[in-house]
Parts: sequence; structure tokens; C-alpha cells
Amino acid sequence: MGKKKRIEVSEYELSVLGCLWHRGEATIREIADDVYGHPADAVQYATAQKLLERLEAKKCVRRDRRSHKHLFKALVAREELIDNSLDSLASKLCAGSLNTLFLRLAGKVKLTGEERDEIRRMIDDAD
Amino acid sequence: MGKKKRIEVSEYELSVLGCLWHRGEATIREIADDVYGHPADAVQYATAQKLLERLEAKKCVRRDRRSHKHLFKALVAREELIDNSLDSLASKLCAGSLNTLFLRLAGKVKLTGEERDEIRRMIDDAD
DNA sequence: GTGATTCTAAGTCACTGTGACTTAGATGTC
DNA sequence: GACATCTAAGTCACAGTGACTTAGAATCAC
Repeated sequence: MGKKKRIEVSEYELSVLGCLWHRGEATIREIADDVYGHPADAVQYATAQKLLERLEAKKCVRRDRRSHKHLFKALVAREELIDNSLDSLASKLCAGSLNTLFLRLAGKVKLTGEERDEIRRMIDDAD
Repeated sequence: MGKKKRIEVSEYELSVLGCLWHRGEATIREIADDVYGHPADAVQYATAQKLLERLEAKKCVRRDRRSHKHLFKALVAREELIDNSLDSLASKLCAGSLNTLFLRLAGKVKLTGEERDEIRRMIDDAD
């Protein structure tokens, strides 16, 4: 159940994941072109290759080797990364309390009427 | 007005800041003892010294050199770091939208009755 | 089939941030 | 004066990151 893995992703690794979230699955070529512009040059392609190798090692990405051009798929969702970052932020700066973080954020945020209604609904449900 | 500085603080730098937030102001000795245990040895003391030097360079800390034992004071508040981290998280993973982050957090958090009331109040005020 | 292209595999490299550590000399204490 | 404690100003090893290189396998164009 509880996979408590700390997910640590660098800036460019995140761009790669972003591309995978967008496309579902993709080859290195497609990813490199998306991240660096069309077409990515050989060095940029190699960088994307290295980033994917590291993401695979971290189990953030799955590599399908069946066809010659390997196909990559994200193994972590953006929401997972968000939750992870929130937990880590809470533990570093709010004594582990997501509630503190939430209340802080409540004061910063400018909600639309719709969003306010949604929050009200969520809160009322919790009662 | 808007100081948009990205504040980047390492794990141990944060412990040092934590000590300063707690004490108001402190010498290196006091900080080292707080962070590493009483009494901190010479190496730990030197590490604290280096951390403070770096925090000073980043303007996260102010050093008062008037007395022989320098006195340090935090220049950034914990809330500032929280806000900063939230902004940075939103921009990395939520297309810059704090609202998205807020709604996400709303689903994760288990609020007490009091906290729910507080949120309701904040939301109603915004109407 | 041959040659050119594109891919994978498996590295290296330079730069940076971080925390640990060292040493010299100034200041303070007894 | 002797000794402890402080500041100043470094160095050092290690890890993460993104850029880069090269060799060889698979594929494509002709």
C-alpha cells in the first residue's frame, strides 16, 4: 500500500516527465524534440537519453525495449509529485503538518467563486 | 515592494535558521550547540560557522560584529520560506497556479472542526 | 547488398552545492 | 603569561546535474 518513496526529480528530468504526461508514451527522439525544440541536435538527444536512463533507475519511468526504438512511459503521476513535494515541504517547514501548510495557503490564494464553492463543498463533506 | 528573490536553503542551513527563529538572536556557539548537541565539538562548530557565512552571503541572516562574539539574527521568516516554496512548487508542477495547489491540498488534509471553521471564515470573507 | 542514418549502450567531463575539516591569528579569561 | 575561545579564510571529498563522446547494432534509402 503505502509507498513512502521520496521522489527527487531534477529540473530537466521534470521536463521529460512533462512530455510523457502529455504524450502518454514516447521515444527518446520525440521527447528530445519536445524538450529542446525540433529537431533536437545530437548532444541534446544524448542528454535526453541520459535523463531517461536516470529516471528509469529511479523508477519514475518504464522503458519498453520490445521494438528497436524504445518506448517510454511515466510511472509517476504529476499528482504524486505534488503530494510528495507538499509532504516534504510540510515536514521541513511546518513540523510535518499539512494543515499548517493548508491554512497558510488559504491566506495567499485568490479563489474564484467556483473554487470557493468547491472548497466549501469539500469542507462540508468532512463534517 | 515585491522582493521576488528565490530563497534556496540547504537542510543544515535550515536547522540554523530554525535555531535563530527560536532564539531571536544567537552566537555561533549557541547555534552549534543547538543544532549538533551540547556541546558541539570543534568541527561541528566550524561547520556552523561556514553555514552562517553562507546564509549571510544569501542575506538570510544578519551578522552583528560589534561585540567580539558576533551575534546573528534571521533576516527571513519561516513564513517567507513557506510562501517561497509554495510559489516554486506551483510554478514547477501546477503551471504556476497556487489555486491548483490549494485545491489539491484541500483533498489531502484532515482538518479539525476548528480549522474547518477558520477556512469557512476565510472563504466567506473573500466573497 | 551497400552506404548512410539513427538508434542504444556505456561511458566521461566540468560545474555546483553541501557539509566536514584545517590552520593562523586575534581576542578574552584567569 | 598561559590557555581557551573566537574569527577569518581557506581546503577537501562527495554527490547531483546536464553536456558531451564514442562504439557498435539496427534500420532505412537507394
